[in-house]
Amino acid sequence: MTPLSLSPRETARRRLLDALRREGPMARVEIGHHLGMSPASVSELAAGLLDEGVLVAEDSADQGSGLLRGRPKTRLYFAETLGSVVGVWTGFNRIELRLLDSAGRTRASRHVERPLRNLGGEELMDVLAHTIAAFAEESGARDVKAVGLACQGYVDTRDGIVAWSPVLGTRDLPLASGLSQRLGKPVLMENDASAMAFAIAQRNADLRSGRTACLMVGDGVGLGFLIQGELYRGARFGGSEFGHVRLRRSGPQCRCGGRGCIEAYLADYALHRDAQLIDHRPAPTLLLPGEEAMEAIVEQARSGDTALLNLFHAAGEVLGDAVGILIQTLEPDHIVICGPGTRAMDLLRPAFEAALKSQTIPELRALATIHVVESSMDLLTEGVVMQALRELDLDLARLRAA
Amino acid sequence: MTPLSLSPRETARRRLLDALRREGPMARVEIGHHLGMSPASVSELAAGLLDEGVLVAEDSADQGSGLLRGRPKTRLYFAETLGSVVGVWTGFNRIELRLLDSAGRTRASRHVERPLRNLGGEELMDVLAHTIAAFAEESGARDVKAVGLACQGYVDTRDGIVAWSPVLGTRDLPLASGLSQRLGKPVLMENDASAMAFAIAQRNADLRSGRTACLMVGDGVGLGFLIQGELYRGARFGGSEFGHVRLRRSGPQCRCGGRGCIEAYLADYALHRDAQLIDHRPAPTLLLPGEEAMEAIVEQARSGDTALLNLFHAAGEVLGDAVGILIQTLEPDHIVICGPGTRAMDLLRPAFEAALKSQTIPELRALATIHVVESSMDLLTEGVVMQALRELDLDLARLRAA
DNA sequence: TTGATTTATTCAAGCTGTGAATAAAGTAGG
DNA sequence: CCTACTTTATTCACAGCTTGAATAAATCAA
Repeated sequence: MTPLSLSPRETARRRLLDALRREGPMARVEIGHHLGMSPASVSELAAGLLDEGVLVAEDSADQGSGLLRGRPKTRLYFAETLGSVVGVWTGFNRIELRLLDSAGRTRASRHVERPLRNLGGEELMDVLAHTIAAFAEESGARDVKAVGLACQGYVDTRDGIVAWSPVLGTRDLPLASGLSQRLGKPVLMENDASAMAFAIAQRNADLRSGRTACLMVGDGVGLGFLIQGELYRGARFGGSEFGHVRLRRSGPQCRCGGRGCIEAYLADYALHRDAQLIDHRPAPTLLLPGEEAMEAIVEQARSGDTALLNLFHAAGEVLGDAVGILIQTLEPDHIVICGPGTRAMDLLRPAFEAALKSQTIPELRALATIHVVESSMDLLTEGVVMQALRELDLDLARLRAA
Repeated sequence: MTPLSLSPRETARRRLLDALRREGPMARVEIGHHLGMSPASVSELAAGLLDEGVLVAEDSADQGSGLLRGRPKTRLYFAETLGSVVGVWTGFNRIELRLLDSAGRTRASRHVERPLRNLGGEELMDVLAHTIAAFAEESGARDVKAVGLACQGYVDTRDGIVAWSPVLGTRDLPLASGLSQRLGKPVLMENDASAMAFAIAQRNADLRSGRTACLMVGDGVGLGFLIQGELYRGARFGGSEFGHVRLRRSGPQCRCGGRGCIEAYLADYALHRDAQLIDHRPAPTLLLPGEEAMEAIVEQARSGDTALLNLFHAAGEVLGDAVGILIQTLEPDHIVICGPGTRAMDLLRPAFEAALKSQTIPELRALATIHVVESSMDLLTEGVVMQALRELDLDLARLRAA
């Protein structure tokens, strides 16, 4: 779906629409300032977009706050008629749904508790298609133009195939085409950490310059890597399942079948499992703990439970090693630690910082500023929709051109 | 030195000169075919370069091998008058020197055995300047336009500062400016693994497409990463000292002061040290073993020495883990293992492949083709000169433009 | 109503790259 | 030796994109 390289026009167009989605309605001059474009260029681009019906000019009414001299600005924004996109995140036993309009504004969202792990490929696609259709229906959205779908695992973003995912029982599942058939709409896929990284960078201009490595800790551990605000694409898959890098030769069991993966220390399921073991309760199945259960563990640790503190210490150390590897390999300008796992950052931090320090020389460590962003999974659905919207923008332009 | 982004013209110019350096003299049509450029563009570009005196047209004499119909080609190539560049690699107790003309052809090369580790910054720069000047002198090169210098460690390519290097006793040494003052010529620096990666990619077109991670194993372990044939640049330093990623919590001692780094298993000094320990000889100082010593160890292992085989087994395992991390993080299209360390690839391979397999899922592993390139350190000096030449090309163009 | 002020558009010009026509420089063959 | 043919190189007009400057537009202030 994504073309190899964009024409200058397409790039400029994309920059303009991206800016509008991030900043809200803007007048042409403002866009020019924002993007460092000449007024002539903005005018030209805007004329095209207005012509195509992508943008509309705002009524020059009540914007009067400030100087009222000179010709008033006419702000541009997305046409309401462009339709909307549903963003979906599939977790272990939970589906997160969100409806956004073409401007990127949330119109509705909800989540569904539903175990997905034991479904076959066809069943899963049926369930997803049904859930998505029902959500669109109940949200009164009759103008859904596409679906953006994010999940853990190795996601081939071009073909919409999930090569492997801890969430799925099946390998090499053509999820996008299957859903697309069922829903009659294009379905665009993304690795979940990549989607999260993109969404976070949309909200922080700093993170859109240079290189940003975004480590998402939650149900698993994923990595989204951005260069100049654009997602780095590897040979085939989008984001990396960085959580399955094996850091300890003989560490705890991981969902992937291996041992000592980063995930096996840091992910919710791992912390929960190990906490249960301490309490001599029977080892739980691989069902993911809910947020309350995780909060309870964190609280217990904060109140001084030594055995639990040791767990977080080990996890923090692994996090430090992981960030150390990222710094040594990618030398990013920014490192973001995000996802539900940041809830315990206070507990992780001492060991995290000690491990990071022992891995990297100060000159190297000084390069990357480390941001801890408390982000829940619903930001993620925003990210995947944003990416989908950009693809639709392109398609629209090409359709007109042809 | 390197500008943030190149103008279209500069890009085209660079592509043309790169192609000529790689492929040798070519006629305009051939260049056009090679680069997918229209004859009109090539003509225009070439006219400029001929005008500036960068290129000259070959005498249309003795090229007659093949069809002789039609207007004969006039091949273009670099003017002899453009001068030459010295490429230098500084190792632990060895300096590798090479003189190349502006076409990238080697005119002279030699190496000097000289311990460098215990010199202070000023002393080191004196020694290097003297060695380089003497080499240029003895090679009869009176037209040296610049020096390219590669070494291990964290090299700030923009400012020519070595933040840390196992080779140097000093931190944050402004090596480029120091040498530049002494020699009266511009000095361009590069991390040694990056230089090697670039040189190898110049010789293999495959490696110039997509993403190529190049792991150099020798005195240490370094990583050069290429995207579409261009060196990936992190926030500050060029290549990464990937060898100092700590893979084992309590592994053998590393030169960096840490334990369990990749280097501490794979680098020549590590293998040599551990081999000595087996033989109950006193642990050697950090002097690097020569090629003969390393060959001897490898031969002894090949003949069935179990203790030595175990060393190579452990090293191979670490190599597999390292490549696994690279695949999981960068998802490259190509992985190159190069440097003197490949001499023992047969011994490393079984453990290497087993470790790699246990780290990565087959879908992921299938993406990256693994190339083992037997390359000695003198290829490296070629790489650093190539990069320096490209910078000079740009400077030349800008000089004329101004 | 006029002038000041800010926003938007238009226009000519520059830079880059291309296809098509044209020129150039030879060989092949009579 | 001349003509036809073939391949290489250049020229030229044009298209795509961006820009600075001039111009037009839309409002408020006086």
